[in-house]
Amino acid sequence: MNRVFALVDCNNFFVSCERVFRPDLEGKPVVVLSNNDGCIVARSNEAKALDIPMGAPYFKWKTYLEQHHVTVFSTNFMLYGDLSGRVMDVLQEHCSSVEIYSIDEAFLDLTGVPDPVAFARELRQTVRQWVGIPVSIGIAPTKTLAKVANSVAKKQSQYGGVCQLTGTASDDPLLQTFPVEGIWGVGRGHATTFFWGGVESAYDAKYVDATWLKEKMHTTGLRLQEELRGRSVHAFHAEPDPQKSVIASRSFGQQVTALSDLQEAVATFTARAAKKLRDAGRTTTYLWVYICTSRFRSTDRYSNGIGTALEVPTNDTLALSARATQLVETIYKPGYMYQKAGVHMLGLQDEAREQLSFFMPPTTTKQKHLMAIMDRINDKFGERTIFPASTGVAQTWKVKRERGSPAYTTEWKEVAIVR
DNA sequence: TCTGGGGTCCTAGGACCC
DNA sequence: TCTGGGGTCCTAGGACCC
Repeated sequence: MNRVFALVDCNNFFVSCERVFRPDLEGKPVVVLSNNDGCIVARSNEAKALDIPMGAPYFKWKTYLEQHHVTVFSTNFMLYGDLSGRVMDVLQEHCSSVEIYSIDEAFLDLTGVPDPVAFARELRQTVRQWVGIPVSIGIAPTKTLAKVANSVAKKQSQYGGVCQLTGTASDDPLLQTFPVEGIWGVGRGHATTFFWGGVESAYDAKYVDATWLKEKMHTTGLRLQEELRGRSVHAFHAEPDPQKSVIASRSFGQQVTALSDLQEAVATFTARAAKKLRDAGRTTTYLWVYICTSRFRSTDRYSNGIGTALEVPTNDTLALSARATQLVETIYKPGYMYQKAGVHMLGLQDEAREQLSFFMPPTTTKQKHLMAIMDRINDKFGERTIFPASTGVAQTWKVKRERGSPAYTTEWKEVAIVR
C-alpha cells in the first residue's frame, strides 16, 4: 500500500509567535533577529514584500526597516520553543504518527486516512484556533514531494494552505513551475551542478538521465530523483534517533582579546552543552573547542580548533570545563580580536551504559550528585542562579539583545496582563 | 562599531593491519 | 635494490537543513 505523508510547516514561525501576543501586528511588516541582533532570520509576508532578504545583517538594514515602519524583535527562543511544543501537542493529539522534524515542522504519516486533504484542512484550523499559529500542509507519497507541496501551499493562496501531490505524472505541470533550487536537499552546490546540466525545474530533475545524476551528485541525486518520482526513500521516524552531538557556541557582544575572557566564554558554553547532555541522559566521548576572529574582516584573521578524546564518557560540567579551558590555552594566540567561540561534544553515548577505564576512575557518585543539585536549582530559579566560577561573573563578551519581547509563556514575571 | 546557532549525512584520504 | 592490495577505522571538511 502506498504511504501518505504530510508536512506541517508553521508560516514565518518566529514572526507568528510574536504576533500571538501582539495581534496588532497582524498584516504589518515584522522581522525577528538572530542571536546578538546579528541577522534577520524571520520575516512576515509584508516584510518579504519589501524585499528584505533572509539572513540579511541587521546593521545594514536598520535604516531601511525604520523607514518602512517594520517592527523588529530580538530572538526569544524560550517563547518559540514553548509555542512549538504546543503546536506539536495538537498534531500528536490528532495523528498517532508524528515525526518532529524541526522547531516549526513535522511530518505526519497519514497512510490509511480516507480523505487526507479534508483532514489537513481541519487540522490547520485547529492549530490556528488552539495555538494561534498559522500553518501550511503539503501531502504526498514521499517526504521530498510533501516539501514541494507544502511550499506551493504556502506561496499560492488559491490552495488555501493545503496542497497534495500524488507521485504520478499528474504532478508534472506543477513540478515544471517549481525551481530545482527549491527542492529539499538542493543547496548552492547542487543548484550550480543542476544549472550547468540544464536542469532548471523539479520536473527536469525528475526525468533527467540517472547516469548523469549519479556521476554528478552520487547517491544523493538518485535518492532525490526517486522521491520526486513518488518512491519513498527517506524513512519516517516516529521515534527520534538518539542525538549524536551537541554544540554550544556564540558570537560575542563585543570582541575580546584576553585569554581569560575566552576561557570564561568557553567554560560557559561547555556548561550549557553539558546541561543538554544531562537533560538528555547522554554522555560525551569527544570534546572539541574552537575560537575565531570575525570571518568578515579582511586582515588579522585567525581561527583554530582542537579536540580530545575523553578517557571516560562524562557529562560533568566541572570535568568538561576544566578540559575545555586547557584546550583553549593551547590554541590561543595573543593580539587578535576574537569574535566567537564554541564547544562541540561528539560521540554521545547513553548515560546508563557507563564504561570503566583502567586509567581513570568513573564519574563519582558525589560529582553526579553535585550536578543534579545544580540542575535542580537552576531549573527552578533560572539559568545561572548558581554556576561554576570558571564561567565568569562579569561576562563582558555576553550577547546583545536590545529588542526582545517578554517571555510571555515561560516566566511568571513576564506573563501577558489583560487590561 | 555592528554579519546566528544547532544539527545530520556523505565522501575523501590517511593510518593501520594483515 | 626491489617495494601489493584490500579492508577498516578515524578525522576533516563540505553540503545541506531549519
